[in-house]
Amino acid sequence: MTGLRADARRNREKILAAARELFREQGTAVALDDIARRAEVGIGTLYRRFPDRDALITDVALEGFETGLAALEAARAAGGGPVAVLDELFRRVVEQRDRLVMPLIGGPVVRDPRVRGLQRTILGALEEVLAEGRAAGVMRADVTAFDLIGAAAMACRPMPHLPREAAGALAARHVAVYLHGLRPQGALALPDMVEVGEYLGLD
Amino acid sequence: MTGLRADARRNREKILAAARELFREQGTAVALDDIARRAEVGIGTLYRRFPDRDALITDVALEGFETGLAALEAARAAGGGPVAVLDELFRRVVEQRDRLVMPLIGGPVVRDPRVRGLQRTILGALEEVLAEGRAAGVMRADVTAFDLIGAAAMACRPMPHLPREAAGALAARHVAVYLHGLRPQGALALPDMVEVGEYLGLD
Amino acid sequence: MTGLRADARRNREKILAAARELFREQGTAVALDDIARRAEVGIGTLYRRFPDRDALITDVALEGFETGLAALEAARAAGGGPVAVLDELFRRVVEQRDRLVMPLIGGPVVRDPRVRGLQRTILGALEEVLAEGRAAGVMRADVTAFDLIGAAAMACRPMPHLPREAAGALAARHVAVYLHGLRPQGALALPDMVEVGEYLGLD
Amino acid sequence: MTGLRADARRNREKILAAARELFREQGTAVALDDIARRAEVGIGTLYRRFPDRDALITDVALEGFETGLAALEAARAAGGGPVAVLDELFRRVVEQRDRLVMPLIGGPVVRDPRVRGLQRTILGALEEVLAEGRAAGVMRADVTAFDLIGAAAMACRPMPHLPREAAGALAARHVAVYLHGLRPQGALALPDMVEVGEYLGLD
DNA sequence: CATGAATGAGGGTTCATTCAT
DNA sequence: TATGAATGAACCCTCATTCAT
Repeated sequence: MTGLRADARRNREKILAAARELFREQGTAVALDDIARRAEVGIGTLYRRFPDRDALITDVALEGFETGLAALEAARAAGGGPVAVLDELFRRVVEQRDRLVMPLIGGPVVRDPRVRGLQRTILGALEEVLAEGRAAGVMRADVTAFDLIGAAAMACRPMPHLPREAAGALAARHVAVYLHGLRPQGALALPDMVEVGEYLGLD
Repeated sequence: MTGLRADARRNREKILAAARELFREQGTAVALDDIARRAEVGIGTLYRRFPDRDALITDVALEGFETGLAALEAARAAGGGPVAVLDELFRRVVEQRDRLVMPLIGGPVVRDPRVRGLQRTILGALEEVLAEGRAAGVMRADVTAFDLIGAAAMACRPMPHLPREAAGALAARHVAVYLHGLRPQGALALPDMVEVGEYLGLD
Repeated sequence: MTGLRADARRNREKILAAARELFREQGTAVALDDIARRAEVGIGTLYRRFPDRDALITDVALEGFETGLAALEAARAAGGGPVAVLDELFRRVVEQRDRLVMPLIGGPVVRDPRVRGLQRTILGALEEVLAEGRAAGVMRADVTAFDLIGAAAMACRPMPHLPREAAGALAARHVAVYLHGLRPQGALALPDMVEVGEYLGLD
Repeated sequence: MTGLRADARRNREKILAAARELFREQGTAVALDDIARRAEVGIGTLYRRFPDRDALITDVALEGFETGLAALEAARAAGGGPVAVLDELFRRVVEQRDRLVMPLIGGPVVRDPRVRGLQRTILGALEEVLAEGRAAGVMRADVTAFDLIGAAAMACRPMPHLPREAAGALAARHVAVYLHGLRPQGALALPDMVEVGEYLGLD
C-alpha cells in the first residue's frame, strides 16, 4: 500500500473508487470486468492488486469504516454537547454515505482484524457520547452504541429505485426523526437488545 | 392464478415461496435453477409460470405489498389512536419483514400497475393516520406518508452479516426510537422533502 | 450412464471420444472448449455431463482400463501358452494404445474405486499368467505383474514428436524386445522392486 | 552464454535449473512466472535471457542431450564389451533421468541445429556399439540405434502418479529386461522399422 | 541490467433461456 | 403440462508478453 510504485498506487485508488461506485449501484456481485473498465485499468491489474473479490470488498469496507471513524472524530472535535455531536455525526454520515458502503457488506469483512479494530474504536467512542448524553439527561438510557451503528447502516443503504437526491433527502429526514426520538422524555422502554457482539467478532 | 389446475397452483405457490426465501438470502440475482430446485419443480415449470425473472420478482413484490396493506388494515382495525396504529403497524412490519421483500426490489417492479395501485392505497391510508395524529397533536406536522414507507423499507432490509434474531431485535429497537421521534414536542424542522412521486410512478 | 435419455447418451459418447483423441494429441490440459467443439456439442453440455476436468479424465481412464482388461481376457481366451498370451496381449495393447490413455493420467484417477477394482482384477490375471510361465520354465521368476503394467504404460505413452505410424512401430519393436527379455535363460537378477501398492490404492 | 557478466550467468543457471525441475513436475506448459519465482529472479530477467518458451525448452533439452552424450561416452570409456557398455549407459540414463528431459519435448526442439548435431553424434556412437555387439554375436542384428533411443525415452518418462523411487525402480527393472531381450539367442524377428529420420530432422 | 507492473487474450465455469421428450 | 437436456453468452481468473521504473 505504501511501498507501491507511483503508477501502481494511482491505479489502486482508481480501482477502489470504481468499486465503491459500482458496489453501491449494483451490489457487491457486480462484474469485476466492469469495475476494471470504469477504473480504466486492465482486468489483470485489478487482479494483481486484489487477488479475489473478497479482498476488494474488504478494502472498500475498510475505507468505509475509516471514513466513519473520521466523521465521528470530526463531529466530536466540532464541540457542542452530545446531542450536537450526534446531529453532526449523522449529517456527515448521510452526506458521505457513498463511502460508507459498510452496511452493504456481508460476513467475510468481519473476519479482517483491521476492520474489527476500527469497529471497536468506533463503538467505544459512541459509548462515550451516549454516556455524556445520559449524564446530561438528554439521551435515553437504553440506547446503545450498537443501535447507533444500526441506524447509520440503515440510513446508508442504497435505495436503487429512488433518484439519488430523493434517497438522500429521505435518509436525512429519517435520521432527524430518529435522533429526535433519542430524547428520554416520555419514552417507552425499548425491546430487549440481543447479543450483537459477534457482529464485531468481539467474542 | 385462479383458473389453474390444482397441481399447477400448488407448483406456483411452491415457486413463490422458494423465491421469497432465496431473494432474502441471496438477493434477486439468485440463480433461477436454485429457486426451481428449492421449490422441487423442474426449471421448465418455473418458466412456464413466470416467463422471466422480472415476472417472478413482480409477483413476489406484489405479495409483499399485499402483506403490507393487510398489516396496515389490521393495525387500524385493532383500534386505538393514531400512535397505537403506527406502533402496531410497525410491530407487524418488523415481524413479517421476511414477506415484505418490497424494499429489496429495484426499478422494474414500479412499472406494474397492480403494484402502483397497492402503493397508492397504502399511501392514502397512511396519510389518514398521519392526519389524525396531527389533529390530535401527537404527531409532527412535517412527516409524510413517504417518510413512513421509507422507514419501513429501511427497517426491513436484510442485514446478512447479523444472525437473524439479532437483526430483528435491532430493527424493532430502531423502529421504537423512530416512532418515539414522531412526536411533535420540541422537534426541530425536518430537512426538505424532495419529490418522491416517481417512486410510485404516480406522475 | 444408463438412465440417460437417448440423445444425452449419444452426446456422452461423442464427448468421451473427442476427449480421448485430444488427450492423446495434446495432453489432459487441452482446452475443454476444443473437446466440446470436436464432439459437436455445446460447452454447457460437456459440463452438465462432466462437472469438471477430472470427472472427464476419470471416465476416459476408466474406459481405458476396461479396454485393457478386455485385451487381457481376449488374449487368454485365444489359447496358447503363457508366452503366447503375453505376445497377444501386448500386440493388442500397442494396437489399441489410443484407448489405453491410462498411462497419461496422474494421481486423481487412482482415487476412483471403479478404477482400483479394475486395476486389481488386471493385476490378478497377470499374476496368473506369470505363474504359469514360471511353472513352465519360460518366464523369469523375478518379473511381477507391476513390471508388466509398467511396460504397457511405457509403450503406450504418446511420442508427440514422432509421426503416428513411426511411434507405433517403435512401440511394437520395443515390446518385442522386452518380451524376448522375459525369458529366464541366462538372465541376471533384476534390481529390487519397490513397493508400488499405493499405485493402486491397495494399501 | 560465455560473454555474460558473472551475475547474469548465475541467473541463467538458476533459471535453467528451475525450468528443468518444473518441466518434469508439471510438463513444459508450466507457467513461466512459476519458473522465475522458483529461480528467484524477476519475470523480466527470464525473458531477457530466453525470448520465449521455446528458447527455454530448447536450452533445457540441449543440456539433456549433452548429458546423454556424456553418459554414453563415459560408458564406453569404462571399458568392457558392448553388452557392458549398454548396461552402464542405461544405468546412467535411469539414474540421471531428471536431466534427460529430452523425451518430454515435442516438435520445436528438433529444429535447433545444435540438438540435431548432438542427436547425430549419439546415434553414430550407438550404431558403433551395436555393430560391435553384432560382430561378437551378443546382440540381435535387427535392433537399431533408434530403438535404443526410443527405449531410453520410454524409460525416462515421468510417471507422475508413482512416488519417485518407485518410478526409478520400475524403470531400472524395465531396462534390465529390455537389455536382456537384446541378446540374439532364439529371438523372433522384430516388426519392421519405419522411417524415423525426421525425428532428427535428418532428411 | 533487473525488476515487477500493466495488459488483454483465452480458457474455465455458470446460468438464463429454449426446446425435445 | 412437467421435465430436464442443450445451448452459448458472459463472467471469473490466469498467464504470456510488453514496458515503465
